[in-house]
Amino acid sequence: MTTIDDVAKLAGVSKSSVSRVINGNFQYMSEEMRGKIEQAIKDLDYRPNSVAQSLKKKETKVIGLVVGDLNSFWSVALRGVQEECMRNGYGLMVSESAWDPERDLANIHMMKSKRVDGLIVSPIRQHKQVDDLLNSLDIPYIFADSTWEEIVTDQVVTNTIAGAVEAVEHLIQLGHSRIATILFTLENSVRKERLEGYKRALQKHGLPLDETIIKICKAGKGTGVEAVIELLHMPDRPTAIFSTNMHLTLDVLKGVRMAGLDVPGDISVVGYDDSEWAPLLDPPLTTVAVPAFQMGVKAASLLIQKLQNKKPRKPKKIEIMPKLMIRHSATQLNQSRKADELPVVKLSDHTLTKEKSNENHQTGANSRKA
Amino acid sequence: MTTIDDVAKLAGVSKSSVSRVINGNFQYMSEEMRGKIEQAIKDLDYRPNSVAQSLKKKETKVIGLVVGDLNSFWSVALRGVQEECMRNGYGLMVSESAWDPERDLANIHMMKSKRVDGLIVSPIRQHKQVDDLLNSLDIPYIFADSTWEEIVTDQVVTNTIAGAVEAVEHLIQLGHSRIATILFTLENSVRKERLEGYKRALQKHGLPLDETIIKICKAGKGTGVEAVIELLHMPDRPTAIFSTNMHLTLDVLKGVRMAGLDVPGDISVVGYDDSEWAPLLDPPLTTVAVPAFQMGVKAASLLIQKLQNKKPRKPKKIEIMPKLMIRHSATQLNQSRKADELPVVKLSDHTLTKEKSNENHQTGANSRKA
DNA sequence: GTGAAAGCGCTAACAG
DNA sequence: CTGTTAGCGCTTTCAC
Repeated sequence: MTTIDDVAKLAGVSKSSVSRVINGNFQYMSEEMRGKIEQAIKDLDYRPNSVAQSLKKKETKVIGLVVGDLNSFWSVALRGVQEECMRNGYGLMVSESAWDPERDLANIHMMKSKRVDGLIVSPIRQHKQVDDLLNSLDIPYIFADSTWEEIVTDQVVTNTIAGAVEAVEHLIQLGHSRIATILFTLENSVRKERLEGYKRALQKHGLPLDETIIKICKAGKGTGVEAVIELLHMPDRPTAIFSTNMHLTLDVLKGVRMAGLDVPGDISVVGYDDSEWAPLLDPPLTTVAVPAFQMGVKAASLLIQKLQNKKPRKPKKIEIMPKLMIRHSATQLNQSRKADELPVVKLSDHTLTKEKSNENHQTGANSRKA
Repeated sequence: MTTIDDVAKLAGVSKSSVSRVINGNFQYMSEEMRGKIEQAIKDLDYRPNSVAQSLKKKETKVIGLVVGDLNSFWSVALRGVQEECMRNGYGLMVSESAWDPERDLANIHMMKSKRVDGLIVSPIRQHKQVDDLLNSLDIPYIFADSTWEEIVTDQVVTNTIAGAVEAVEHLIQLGHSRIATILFTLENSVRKERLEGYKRALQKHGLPLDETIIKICKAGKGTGVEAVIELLHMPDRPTAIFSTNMHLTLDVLKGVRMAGLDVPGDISVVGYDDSEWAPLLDPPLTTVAVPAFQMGVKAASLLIQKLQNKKPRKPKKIEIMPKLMIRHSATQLNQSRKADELPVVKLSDHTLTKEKSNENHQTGANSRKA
């Protein structure tokens, strides 16, 4: 592998001079020498060994990403991180902790030992040891899409409440006033915030809050279907549903169909979370998209900015706004229909099919070249 | 940042000895010295600077992944790669080329300059310069999930044909003999192979090949819906459909519904590609899963094995077998129903809804903590 | 303007 | 068994 000495030899100069042109320090260099060196570099197709550079300069030009769960959200965010890193001449090291704080620790140590210049972390949940380690680190780091208490460093998060408000307001603007919502049990802040957004939107528009049309189900197959069917059997049936995640949304669509009703004809649906498939559903889903890619870009650029400003500023918190993707599952409330009798809910006999599939085989989405 | 000298000083020994314990070379070391050193290391919480180690040892313990398109398939595969790297003490650098061969080149150069020990590459299409660069590289590399001609290095691929055969055979075993298939235009080998598998399965079971029930549609919204409806209007309507990708499968489901028929009651459907949502569809989709995670693991372990065997073996090609996920969209052909008149296809008036949504906003799937 | 020399933190002969 | 020494490939004073 060709080294700086080879270049120096070929060009007939010292390696200091070669180093100067590599690093763009030719303010006081003769045109001639610069030309010779550049030629030699080209001839040898020389590329500096960045390990040696790093050792000397004490910076690696590599950013580390330590994420608790490399799920579909982070997979997309990762692309944003990577793109921004590349744009700025940084490499990206990736590690996943698979929900295990021990592995968070191990990964952070690994990143430190590899001397990454900065760290983007997104642990799955707060953990004292991880916290301590991070604080004892002499490497700049930021949090991304995480929800810890008392974070003392920069972070980028998405404004979940705003996304929920936007979803519900969209329904309100379409003329709906009796809007149900459906959630998984409120075990984490994201879920709570989606409910909070729902409430705020209603309040903002002077709509009453009716606890009977807030359905909270256990996470699991088909629980959403049951909830929807209950909703559809209510005497004063809601005309719209705000479904707070993709899993539930698919249940909602299924439940409505089982009841012999139509989305959006009989009931409008707005979901939360977007995916490649959302536009292909029947009907194409109106849903809140969390801009994962953009979040990744922001996280990387925030960190890089931090790496370049030596003087510490006060921790910054960047909020990414979700975006409502308006497709076809929510429409203007049909006034005439409202006056009429509501369509009758008819339940077929195969009502609540039980699922019993064996999904313990790790594969994953696959949209490749096909 | 604490160095090996600090440890040596604290333990009152030379740094060579410290280096020995770091590297586990204490065959000829007194227990006492070893103890002292290990204590000092613990006291200082010393971790070797792997940049310095790399410079000296000429190996970085980092693997580079250069992928053309970090889509949902690779996102999952990435997790497999990362996991296997971690298990073996390797770090992982990731870069994406976003369909641009120029960026493949740049990324490979970057990886080389960072001195990764080995490379997993998956360029989007064959490209002479990339090929040359790879061959001129003095870094071991393997191909993963790529389909180049004349590859002279190890590779891991999925057996697409076998997956398609399995899907169609499943239908045959359920008693179906008139099985249609639906594909996007045969622009790449993956698509061709899925068709090939379909043909082979029919042939193997002595079933006739009827070109009229092989529907090839342009990629795009709703093209699959039209194709299915044509299929359903045929006098000798097929009793099952092998749909060759997720996009088409959603169209198929929609088309059948629009025709007033039921999956799987009136027609069985087997798809290709699995996703988080496939089990949640209505009905839960029987489909071929490409084990992306497993592929990532295999790729990494193949490469690592290669890194550790210095003596070159002849290039190896590992095939990953797709797995049929049996859920509820394909069932036993109902003999009695077959004897009856086929259910009538009724088309509602909102037949082929035109899509006109604005999907140019990059977001992505999001299944996070909600 | 340019080169010589020191050294980043570590490993690996080679002595002792 | 343990320490001394010579680099790995590069950057960066500091002389010339």
